[in-house]
This record gives sequence, structure tokens and C-alpha cells, in this order.
Amino acid sequence: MAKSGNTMFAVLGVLTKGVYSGYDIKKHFSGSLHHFWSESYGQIYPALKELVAQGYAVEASTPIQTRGQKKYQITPEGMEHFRKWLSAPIGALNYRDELLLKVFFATPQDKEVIRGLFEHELGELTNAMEVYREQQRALITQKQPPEDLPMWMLTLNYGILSTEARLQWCKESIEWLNQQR
Amino acid sequence: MAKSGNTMFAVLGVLTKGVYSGYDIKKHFSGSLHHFWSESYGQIYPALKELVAQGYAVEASTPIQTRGQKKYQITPEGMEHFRKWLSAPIGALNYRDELLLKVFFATPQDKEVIRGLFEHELGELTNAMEVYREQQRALITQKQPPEDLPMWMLTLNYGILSTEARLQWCKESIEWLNQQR
DNA sequence: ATACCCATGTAAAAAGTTACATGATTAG
DNA sequence: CTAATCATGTAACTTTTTACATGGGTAT
Repeated sequence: MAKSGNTMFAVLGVLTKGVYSGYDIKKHFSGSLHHFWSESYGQIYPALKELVAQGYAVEASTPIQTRGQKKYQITPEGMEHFRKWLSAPIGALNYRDELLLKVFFATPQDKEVIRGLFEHELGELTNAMEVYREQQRALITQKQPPEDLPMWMLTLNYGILSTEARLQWCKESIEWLNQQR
Repeated sequence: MAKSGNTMFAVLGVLTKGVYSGYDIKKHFSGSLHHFWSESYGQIYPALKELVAQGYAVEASTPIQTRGQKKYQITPEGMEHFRKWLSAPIGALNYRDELLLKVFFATPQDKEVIRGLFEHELGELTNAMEVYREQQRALITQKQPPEDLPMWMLTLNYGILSTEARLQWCKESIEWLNQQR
């Protein structure tokens, strides 16, 4: 039952930024974190329970609880635990890419099908780029920039660079497929 | 997100390329496929069993079985099943990137730690690039290029483009962190 | 003979998603 | 009043990894 992977740290990480409920935390994973990390309620609530059990977080008694909300606050022990994780080397990236898998297994006779997949991906990536650009605008035009902004910018830069690379790959691949006909 | 059930198709995909044993298939996932897909024995052997049960593969009786090897061969039904999957739209990519997660949660006081992570990543990516370059050389200098080569080249191109993008991001980020001191 | 790969397979644990149950509060 | 949304939580399920058990073949 004790979660030992990154989920606990991902949740704890959100708590380093403020006092939040499970529901709030989920919104983080559906928002700015969405492009490189996500967790479901089925992970978040047990993780919070476990964090409290291990003394890394406590239920915060805010004066006015809206609805049945339970807010959680990180403890000094939790902060230490988190910063230890932060400086630890990262594990191997377990990357699974369905599009790559299909392209790899495709034969020349599947060209049209693959071209269709590329076209679709092109659309998705274009949408993603718009989201990134908007997030970038939102970050830059902030009156009171928070001290963490530079780090957010770094992750945003990655989103943009990696998406551009994949976009370029799709275009080049479509180009190549068109020349084959 | 989109539950894959992709394991069966990944294994079936390998069988579209030839007659292989579970052990052989594992080697595929540790080799050329490694950069975008992998499966463990704990997935492969049950998947083969299931593929046979559903009539998508059969145990091939090769004249000489080396050791206790069992070779599997795709059936026409399996081929059809596979090609149907190939043309189906891909599910949402469930991407989890521990480095991004750490960068996102880092504060300005963690800069040195983050720089260390970037430096390490830089090394990993440089190694990865060498592997890609070597694979590229191996593919190009083939006397008898197989008909699937163009598709392999496409996946290889992606490896190179995406790794270059991440490499660039690491360098830019380190650069930026150095300027902050 | 003894080590060391080759090779198959499974059990158990861990990680993660999905679907549902429950109830409070707010907007129209 | 009613529908939508906010919010917590869990049970069941699927997916995936890890560790182990087993035994044949090969080279020294």
C-alpha cells in the first residue's frame, strides 16, 4: 500500500507550492503539469493519506472550509524529504510512443495509412503549440512575477522545443511520403 | 488515458517481420525498438499465449529447435488484425518526464542541483545520439536494403530530431543557469 | 564439472485507470 | 427546485515490473 514511486513526490511537489486539497492538486495535473506529468484521483487521495501517515504533510485547518474540502500542508520533514528527491538522479525514462511503433512496423504498402496518421498528429501538435504559446504569453505578461517563474519557463521551453521537433518530423515525413508516389 | 492493450500489437508487430521466439522478441524490444517501446518477459510470454489462443499466431514447427525454443508465426487472421490496428488512430500519449517534474518544482535556491541534473542528462543524450548515428550508418551501408528500411529511417529520424531538441534545451538551460550566478 | 549464457515461464507486487458512491454548494 | 459543479473517496480492474524457478546447451 505504501507508494514508493514518483507519485508521492509529484503530489508533495504541488504541496511545496501552497496549501491545497486533493481536488486542487488534480487541477494542477490537468493544467500546467499536464504536458509532462499527470495523476488520477485514484492516485492522489491515497498518496495524500500516505504523506500524512509518514509525517510529510498535515491536514491544514483553514478558518473557512469551503464545502467538504480538506486542505493539506507540507511539513518541514516533508520539505526535507522532497528536496532530497529533487537532488537525486532521475530514473530511466520509460517512453512509449504508439505513433513510432506504428511507423516502425509499417511496410511500403501502408504508406497512405501512415500519411493519415502523420496528418492527424500534425493537427494535434499544432494545437499543443498554441497552448504553449498562450501559457508563455500568460507567464510573461504577469505584473507580479513569482520567484518560481524562471523554472516554469524552462519547462515551457522544453514543451516548445520538443513539439517543434516532432512537428518538423511529421512535416518531413509527409513530404517524403508524398515524393514516393 | 486511452488504455493501450498495445502490448499484444507490439508483439504481433514483431511477428509480422518474421518467425521468432519470446526470447527473440525481447531482443527486438531491447534493440532497435528500445528508444520508443519496450516490453518485459512478464508481458511477452503471456501475450504470445493469448495471440495463439485467439488464432493470431501459431507455434511454428521448425525442423531444428535450438534448445527449448518455441518459435511463433503470425497467421493470416493475425495479419489482418494487425493491419486494422495500424490504421486506427493512436491514443493519447501518456508522457511522464521526471526531469521536467523536478525542474518545474525547483526554486531558485535549487539552481545548482538542477544544473547537475542537466549536466547528467547532457551526457545521457550525447550517448543516445551516438547510438542513433551508428544505427543510421548501419542502415545506410547495407548492401541489400530491405523494403522496410524507409520506415525504419523515419523512426530513426525522430530519434535524432527529438534528442537534438532535448540536447539543445539542456544546453540553453545550463547557459541560463550560469548567467544567473 | 562448473560456469555461463540461452530460454521459457509464473507469482507477486507495484503502479495506474476507471467507474462508481456519496454528499455539499451554487447558479439559474 | 433542479441541474451542474465541487469534492472526497474507494473498489475493481488493467497494466507493468521484478524476482524467481527451472532446465538445456556450450565452452573451458
